[in-house]
Amino acid sequence: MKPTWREQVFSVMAAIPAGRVTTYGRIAAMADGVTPRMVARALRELPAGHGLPWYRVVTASRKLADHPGAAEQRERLAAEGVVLDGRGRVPVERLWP
DNA sequence: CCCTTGACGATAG
DNA sequence: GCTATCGCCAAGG
Repeated sequence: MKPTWREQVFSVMAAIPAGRVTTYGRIAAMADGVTPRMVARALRELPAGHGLPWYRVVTASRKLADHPGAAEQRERLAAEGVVLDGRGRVPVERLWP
């Protein structure tokens, strides 16, 4: 059966390697019929105990999205060796295709 | 059913 | 670089 758009998003997200990040738009492009806004929505309403690497998702400009967990996201990324540069952006080499 | 709301993206100024 | 708009479309009121 056809996975729901949310399941597709989770599937792609779970495949992001540690120490790398990807964008809302790229996740949307990798899934079918999914828009960046839908990815944002899915992230905002993550089920408890999901175990997904939500913090590896950044905006198209490689900045952290404006949301309540941004501070925690920055810490989690740092713990994996992903440090934001002086302009608050993730280095290009860290992008996951 | 209509309207509003977004952890967004692309484009224009 | 920035802000302003518009396109997008599921979810909730």
